[in-house]
Amino acid sequence: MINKIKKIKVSSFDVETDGLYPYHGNKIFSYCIGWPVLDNLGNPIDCRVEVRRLDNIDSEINKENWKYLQDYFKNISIVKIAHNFKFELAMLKMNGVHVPDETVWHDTMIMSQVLRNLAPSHALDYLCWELCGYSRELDKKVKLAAKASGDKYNLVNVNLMTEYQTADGERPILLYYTFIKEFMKDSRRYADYLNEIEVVKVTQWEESNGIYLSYPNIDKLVLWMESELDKVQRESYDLLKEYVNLNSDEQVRRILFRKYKMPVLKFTDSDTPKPSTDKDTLFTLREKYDHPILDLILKQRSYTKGLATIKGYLRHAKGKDHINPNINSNAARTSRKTSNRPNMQNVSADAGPKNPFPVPLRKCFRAQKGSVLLPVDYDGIEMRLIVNNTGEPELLNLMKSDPAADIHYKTVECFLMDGVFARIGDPIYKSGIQQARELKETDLKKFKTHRKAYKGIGFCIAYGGGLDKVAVTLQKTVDEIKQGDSNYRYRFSRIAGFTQDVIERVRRDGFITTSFGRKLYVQKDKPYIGANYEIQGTAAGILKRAQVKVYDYLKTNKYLSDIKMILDVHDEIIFQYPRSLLPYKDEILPEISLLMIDMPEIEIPLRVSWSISTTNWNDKKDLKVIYA
DNA sequence: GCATCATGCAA
DNA sequence: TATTGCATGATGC
Repeated sequence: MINKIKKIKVSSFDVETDGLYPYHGNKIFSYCIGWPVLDNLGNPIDCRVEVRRLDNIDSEINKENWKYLQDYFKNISIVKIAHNFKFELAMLKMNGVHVPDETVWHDTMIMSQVLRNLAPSHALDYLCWELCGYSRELDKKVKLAAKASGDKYNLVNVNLMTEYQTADGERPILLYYTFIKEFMKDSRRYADYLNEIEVVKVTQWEESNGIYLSYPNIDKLVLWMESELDKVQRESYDLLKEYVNLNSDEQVRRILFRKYKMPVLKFTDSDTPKPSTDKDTLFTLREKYDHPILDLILKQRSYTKGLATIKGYLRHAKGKDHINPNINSNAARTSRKTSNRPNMQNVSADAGPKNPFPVPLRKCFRAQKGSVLLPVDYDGIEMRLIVNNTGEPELLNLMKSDPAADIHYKTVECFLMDGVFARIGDPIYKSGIQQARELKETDLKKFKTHRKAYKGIGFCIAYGGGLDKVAVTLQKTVDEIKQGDSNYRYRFSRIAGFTQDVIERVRRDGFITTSFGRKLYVQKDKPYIGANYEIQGTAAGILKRAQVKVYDYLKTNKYLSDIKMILDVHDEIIFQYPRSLLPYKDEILPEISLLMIDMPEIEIPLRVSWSISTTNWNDKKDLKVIYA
C-alpha cells in the first residue's frame, strides 16, 4: 500500500528515428523527455524538456544517454505519456531497451481517438493546433528539411531538430492535461480508455511476432496467375480483334455498353455517375448473356489484383521469411483496429458463391516452423449483439436456452413461408417452420445454401436496409422476396425497428454508447449509421477485452509463453501455437475460450469456434474445443 | 508527382 | 439509408 502511494512522476516521451520501420532495423537517434511544471490547481504552466541524442561523435556521451534511457524505463513509478506509444514501444524494444509490461503509459493519440472518434486527424501537430492554438510552422519546417535529405530526420540540422523535439516534449503534456479532464467526468469512459492502453501493448506484441510466409505457395500462385493472365490477353484479342486493357473500367465500359450494347444496370456512386462495370453488374450480365468477354474481365481483374497484392507482401517482407504488419489499435471511427503495410485484414480466402475466379491469398501465410495456426472466432457476434441490444425476445430466449443454437435458422423459416402470415402459429407461419425443417432433413446441402444466403439478412435489416437492399443481398428480385422480408420484419419487429430507435437517440445526443461505455459520435446528416456504430463498436470492445485477458493469461503462465497472438481480424484472433503444446490443447484452449466469452457487460451468451492449420492460413480444419 | 475515381478484398 | 477499413490501376492535371 505504501508503495502505491509513493510519489508518482509524470513525463512525456518521444523518440526520433531514422525511419518508420521498427522491425526493419530503423534506429533511434535521439529522444526527448518532458517534465511538466504544474500550478496549484494541477494545470501545466511550463514544461522542462530534455533532448538527448544517441548519434554524437563522442561515444561516451552516447553511452551515457543510452544508460539514462534504460534507467528512465527501469523506473516504473514514472508515468510515460506519448503520442502513439506503440511506435515508441516497438522502437525501444527493437533497439534493446527493456520496457517493463507494468509501465504506466498514457497515449494522447488514443485519448483523442476515444474522445473524438470523428476527428479528421489525430496527429500531434493537428490536435495541438486545433485544441490549444499551438503553431504548426516548426513541423512544416522540419518536414521540409527532412525531405531535402531523403526523409532522414537524423540528417536534419541538429539545432532545428532540438527545437522540434522540445516542442514534441511539450505537446503530449498539453494534450494529456486537456483530455484527462474530459475523462474525469466519466469513469466508464476512462476505464475503457485504460483498456485501450493495454490493447496497444498486445497489438505491438502481435506486430513484433509477425506472420510467416510460404514462399513455395507464393511461387505457385504467381506462376499460375501469370499464365492465366497470358491466356486472358490472347483470348481477349481473339475475341475483340483489338487490344483492350481490361483493367481500365473506361475501356470495359466502351466494350460492354457500346460495342456489345449490353444494358446499363447500375451507375457509379460519384458526382459524375458513369455506367458501372463492377463485379455485381458483370455477374448479372453474365447470367443474362453468357458472353465470354464477361469472364475475361473478371479473370483479368482478379489475377491482376492477386499479383499486385502478392508483390506488396514481398515488398513488405523485404527478403525475410515473415511480415510485421502495422496494426493500429483504435483507428476506425467505431473503435475497430485497422491494419496496413500490408493490410492483413482483407486477405482473400477461398471461393465464395460470388467469386468465380478466386485467388486464395491466405495460402501465402503460415505459422513459424514448429508451430501451427489456431484461428478462433466469435460465432455470429454482430447478430448476437443486435439481439442483445434490441432485446428481441424470441431470439434472445433462444440464445439463452441454447448458446450454440443457429441464430439464422429462423430467417430461413421466414423466407420459406407460403405468403404473409398474420399471427404467430397461423397456417402460413407454420408452413415456413415445416418447410425449413423438411428441407434440412431431406436436402441438407440445399438447406445450407439457403442458410448461407439468408445469413446476412438480419443485419441488413437491422442496419436500415430496405426491401431493395434485401433483394440485392439475396440476389433475387423484389417480388421474389417481398413476402419473406415482410414476415421477417413482422416476426422480429425490434430488429426491424433498431435503426429508427438509434436515429432517435442520435438526434437527441449526437452519439451512441457501446456496452462498455464508449461514446461514439455519429455524423449529424447520417444518424442511421449509429446502428452500425453501436454493434460494430461493441463487438470491437469484446475482442479487445478478450485480447487483453488472453495476453495476461499467456504472460502469467510461463509454460504458455511460446503461444503467440499474431493477428486479429475484427471477430477473430489468430494464434501461433507450438506443436510441442498440442498434447495440452484440451486444457489450454478451453481456458482461452472462457476468457473470450466472459463479458459481464454483455447479457447474451457468446460462443467461439476454433480451427487449426498445419500448412497455411487458407487450408484450415475445424477444431473441436469443449469449454462449456 | 499528386489527387480522384472505380474497383475489390476483409469483417 | 447497412457500415468500417486498405490498396490497387487508370486517368487527368
